[in-house]
Amino acid sequence: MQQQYPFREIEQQAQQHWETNKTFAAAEDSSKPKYYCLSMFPYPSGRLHMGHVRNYTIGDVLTRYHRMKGFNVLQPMGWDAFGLPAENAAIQNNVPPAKWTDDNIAHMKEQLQSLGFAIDWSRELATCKPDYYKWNQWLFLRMLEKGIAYKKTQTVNWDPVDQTVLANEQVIDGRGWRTGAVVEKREIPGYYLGITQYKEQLLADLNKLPGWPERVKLMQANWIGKSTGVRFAFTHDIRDTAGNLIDDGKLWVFSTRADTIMGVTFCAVAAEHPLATRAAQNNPALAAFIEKCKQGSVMEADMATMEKEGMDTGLQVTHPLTGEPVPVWVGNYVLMSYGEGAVMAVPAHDERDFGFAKKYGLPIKSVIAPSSSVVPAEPKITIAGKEYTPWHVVEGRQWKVSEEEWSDYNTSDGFLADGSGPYWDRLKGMWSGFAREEIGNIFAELGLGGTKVQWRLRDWGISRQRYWGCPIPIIHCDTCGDVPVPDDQLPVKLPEDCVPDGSGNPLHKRADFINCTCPKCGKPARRETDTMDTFVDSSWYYARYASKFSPDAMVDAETSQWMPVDQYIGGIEHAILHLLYSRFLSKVMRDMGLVSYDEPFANLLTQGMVLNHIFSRRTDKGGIEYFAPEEVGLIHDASGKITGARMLADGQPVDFQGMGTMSKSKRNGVDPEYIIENYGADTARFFMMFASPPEQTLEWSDSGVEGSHRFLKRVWAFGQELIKLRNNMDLPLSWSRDEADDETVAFRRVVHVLLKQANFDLSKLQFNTVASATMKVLNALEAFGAHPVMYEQGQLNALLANRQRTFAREEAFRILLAVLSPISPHIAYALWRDLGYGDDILTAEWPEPLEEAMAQDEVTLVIQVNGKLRGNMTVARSLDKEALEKLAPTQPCVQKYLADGASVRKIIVVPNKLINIVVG
RNA sequence: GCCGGGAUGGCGGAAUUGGUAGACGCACGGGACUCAAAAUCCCGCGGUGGCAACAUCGUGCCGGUUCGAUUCCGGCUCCCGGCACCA
Repeated sequence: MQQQYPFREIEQQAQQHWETNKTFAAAEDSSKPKYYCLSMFPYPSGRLHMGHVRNYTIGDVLTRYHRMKGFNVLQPMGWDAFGLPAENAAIQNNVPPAKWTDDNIAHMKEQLQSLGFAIDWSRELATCKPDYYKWNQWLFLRMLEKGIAYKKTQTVNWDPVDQTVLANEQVIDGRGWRTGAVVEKREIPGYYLGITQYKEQLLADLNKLPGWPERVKLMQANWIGKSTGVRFAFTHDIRDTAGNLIDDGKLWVFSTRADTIMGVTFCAVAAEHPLATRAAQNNPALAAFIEKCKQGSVMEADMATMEKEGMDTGLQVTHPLTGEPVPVWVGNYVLMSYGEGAVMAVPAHDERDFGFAKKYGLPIKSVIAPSSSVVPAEPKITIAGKEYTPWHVVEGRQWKVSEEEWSDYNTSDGFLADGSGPYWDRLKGMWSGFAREEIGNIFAELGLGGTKVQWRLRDWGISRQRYWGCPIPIIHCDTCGDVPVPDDQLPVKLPEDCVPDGSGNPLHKRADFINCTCPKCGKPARRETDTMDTFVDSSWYYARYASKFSPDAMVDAETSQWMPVDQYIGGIEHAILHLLYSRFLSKVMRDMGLVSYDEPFANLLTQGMVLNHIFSRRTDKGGIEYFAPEEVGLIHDASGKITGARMLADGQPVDFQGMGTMSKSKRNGVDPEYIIENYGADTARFFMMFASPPEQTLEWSDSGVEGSHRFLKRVWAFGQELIKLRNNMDLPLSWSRDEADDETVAFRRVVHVLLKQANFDLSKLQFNTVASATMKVLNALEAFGAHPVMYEQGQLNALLANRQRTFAREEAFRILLAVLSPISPHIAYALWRDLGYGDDILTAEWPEPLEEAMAQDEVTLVIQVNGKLRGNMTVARSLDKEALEKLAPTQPCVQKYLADGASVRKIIVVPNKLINIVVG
């Protein structure tokens, strides 16, 4: 009868043992090196999803692995508990966000515990609790004192029907999600954090993060966006109605492509620009257009992809280098809040300007010649004291270029080929890069601007017109203005019994919250009702875990013992915002003397998304109806290829839409609880690690889960078999090569080589091949164990060989359990205990491969002829390169190719790998 | 639109970073066991040609570097993540 795999009992027992022994409580043991392993804390949405399971399994594998490697490990868990979904749930179910959030936390904590994660729950925190968010408020006040936090206007999405601010997520195709009204941009006051004050450090310190993925560092660097360009002014004589020059007669612009300045054919200004306002005063059509520009969301993606529109103001400015008049247009793609609120437009050398010019029939003037078309010439020229080889433009239309090479439009650097004005002599024929520098010099000389470093990064607006967040600790007094809440009145507690109804912030209706007295003058005053962006909460929680949750300090001395985080794990979707804000607040806290590290996360792993099949059908009304994968049966052809799908209930076909991220709306989510119930946590964890490398997307597969389960069943059965054998045989105490037969030596080599590879893969965080290594060990064990050497009475050698076989099998199984234990800890715990290897596998030492077991005196080399595989040969490992070069051409598989009088031209030897013979 | 990433059999993926393409698993096909089914076990499994040995093509597409390219370089296509108020 087949041995059952009682995963429910196994998992319960193991979890019981860990709880009773407080196995996961982080110790203050300073004799071991520390390892702080942190996974991004979850938003308590109600139920765990597979993304969580993946994230926390990765963290747990690293936690358990490092414990066994002898580290003092901290793995905490908490809740990113403020945010919009709680308010949406409140609107839907009429439950206060606080209650909804608390219930969700309770349930999700149970789910996490059922997965057997080695979490130190004594450090659990939730950002919606006053003892946590008090320190958000405290830090905000300190930043206010230092001028890092300040107030200014911000642009928000405004729903004109609901009279409320909308999150970007609540804007769908430019309309409010509940009202369907066209969204408008509106300016309202709000608090900002001056992240731009730290831009240089945030950029430079990326170099201090060798343990971060390159792609994340690149994205952050591009987000901060340091670029050099020229800021300069077009001059004009445009006056307001009172007769004063607007902006002192200067239209300022910034460009990273100042080398194209000779090709400017118009300027575009934002709808709110003073010149646009002036022009609209006696131009109703323009006024209407400016009004229209205010429609739409503030999202950058929307701004960048929307139809570019513009209108001529009728005004003209003067080109500062050529003296020619340049028309001024209003463009809906120019933003008042970015740069100068105005841009120079060069249709010939900028894609966006080109499209705009084509649309409105504006002139296109090519001034940059492609690099391939121009020949270099003497003499050298000097720019800013440095000598350069210039590239002179010759022949033809002033430059040597064929008609094919020349086009109306090219955006690459080249040579200045056309221009005019008093400065043209200094620029003519110059390479774009030098020209940008020289044009900066010219503007500096003219007093009209000059070279300027520009950053893309903007300050961080943290005011949210929402209820379920951390209150901003400010009091508005009619006499004293905006007054910070004194420290001894912190925390400003959020009332927890509000139920939002979708129409604005419910705090506005809470007189008990709003009404207060001014800390300065004592007169009646009003409390600020805006709350903080939830990114503030999540930008420092890692430091709070690492402290002892002192009621008197944001972080305490223990923080420095654990920080920085050794390994941070979370979704790639956080690559920019969350990680950048965390880095920023770390530096702010450092400068306040609260912490001593420059960077909070030493190593970062960004895990990929979890995907599943999407099935749908068009409804009669033209909509799309989604079906859960369990409601659908797949249709295969003879080769196993999926050719279609039909719904199990009615047998009718459904559309198979391929793979997509698990989501409620697509109905393709898989409930971790269901998997744990039916297959066990170990199976869920094993599949998660096995199916895909951590950084890549993971495709869910029911049969893949069953395959993982099947493997664990085999492990369990093998363990039971081993236990049974134990009862009839004394264990050999040590390995003796003299006693072992060749098969055993070969088997042992396979196991140790697999272990070596698994250890290497663990160091690379490539857990899928570690999981597969455990499978390979079991395969080898099963193949090896099936045919033991026959023991015949009186044959001592056979008896000894059998003892070595048993030793090798036990050794291999111990290695298997140890390597499996971080991934599927419960089954490893149970078998380790039952086989008498120790009390808890977590306290065992991590296995290392033995060189002596892997040693081999022969090696099989691949033979290639002209780079193509033609055969192989097994030779003594000691053979040197010269011997191999002599031996290889004599092999039959090579001789074949030398038959037609061809000769050996070259031999390439890759030690212990291959020999390539070049024949010609 | 901009920034970043990805693409390898029917499918998920592997290939120790320029050296045997397809490890391991899934699916599928064949067989054993069974009255039968499930479970389990064994065998096969990139395409084409061939009884076979073997030959040949093959890592999204086009081109390049190299004795040798999934890996490096140039140019594309499609998919995914982010774009500052989802978290």
